[in-house]
Amino acid sequence: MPELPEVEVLARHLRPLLLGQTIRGVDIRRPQVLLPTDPAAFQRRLLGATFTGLQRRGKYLLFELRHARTPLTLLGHLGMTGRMYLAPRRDPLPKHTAVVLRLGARNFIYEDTRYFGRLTLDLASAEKLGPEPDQFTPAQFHAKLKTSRQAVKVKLLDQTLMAGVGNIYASEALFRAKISPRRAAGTVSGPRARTLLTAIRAVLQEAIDSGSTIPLNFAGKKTDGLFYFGRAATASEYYTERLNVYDRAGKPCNHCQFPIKRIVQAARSTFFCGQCQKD
DNA sequence: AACGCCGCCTGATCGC
DNA sequence: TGCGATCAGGCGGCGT
Repeated sequence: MPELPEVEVLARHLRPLLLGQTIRGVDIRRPQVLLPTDPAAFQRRLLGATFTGLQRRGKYLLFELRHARTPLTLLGHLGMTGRMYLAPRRDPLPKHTAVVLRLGARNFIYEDTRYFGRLTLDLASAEKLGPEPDQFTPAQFHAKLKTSRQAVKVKLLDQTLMAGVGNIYASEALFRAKISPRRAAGTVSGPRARTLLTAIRAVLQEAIDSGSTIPLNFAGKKTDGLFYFGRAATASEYYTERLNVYDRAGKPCNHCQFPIKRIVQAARSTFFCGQCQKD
C-alpha cells in the first residue's frame, strides 16, 4: 500500500513530466473518485489548466495548476491500489481507469482497482493532517502520544497525529525502535518517543532512497511490463527486500532469529518480533 | 472528544 | 473442479 515514501518517489517522478503541461481533455470513468467534487465542475475547472508544480503532503499529492490567471490545487490520493502515471495518448486504457487527463502526446492516467483513492478539488482532507515526520520535535510527538490510550501501532496510523505513516512503516519503525506495537501510546516515555520518531524518519528515508517499497505504475501482471521509479534497477533492490517484519509472519527475526508474529489491531495486520520488542 | 465500527471496492484465497 | 464466502485495508462518516 502506498505510504509516504511511495508517494514521495511518485511526486519526484511526475513533477518534471507534468510541469508546463496543459489539460486538453478530462475523461471521468469513475465519478466516485472525485467526491465530493461534482464531475461537471471538475471538468470545467481543469480544462485548459496548466501544471505549475507538484507537492506531497503525507500520503497526498498536491497538483498545482493555473487556469487563466487563477491558481487551483488538485488533490490526489492512491488509496490502497491507486496508480498515477503518464502513458502515450494511443495506449489502451487499463480496466480500472478512474480518470484520464489528456495532455496532448500523453495521457495522465489515474487507475485504481478498488477505487479507494481520490482525485478531487476538495482539499478538506489534506487540511486535517498532522505534521510531516520531519517537522516534529520529539517533545511535540511525545505530547501527542500522551493523550491516547490506544496501542501505539494503531496511533501511528492516525494521520491527524502525524502524516504519512501507514501499515507497513508503522510495524517497521516500531521494530527499529524496539517498542511493542501493543504498548499504549500514552505510556511511551519521552526518551522512547524520541527513539521512535528517529526510527520513523530513518525507515521512511531509507525507503525513499531505495525507490519505495513497490513499483507504483506496473501495468498488468506484477512480473510483466514493470516500469520502475527511483534508483533501483530491479525489483530485488526495492525496499521490500529490506523489510524486517512486515509480511514476514513465521520467518526468523533478522536480529534474534525468533519467528516474527502477526497480530490484528484495529482490523489491520501488525507484524513484530516478540523477543526484540518486549516494551 | 477519543475511539470503535461500518461501508466503500475488487481480487486473491479459502472451504466445501 | 468450481463456485460462493471470506478477507484485506485507507479513510470518511457516524454513533457513543
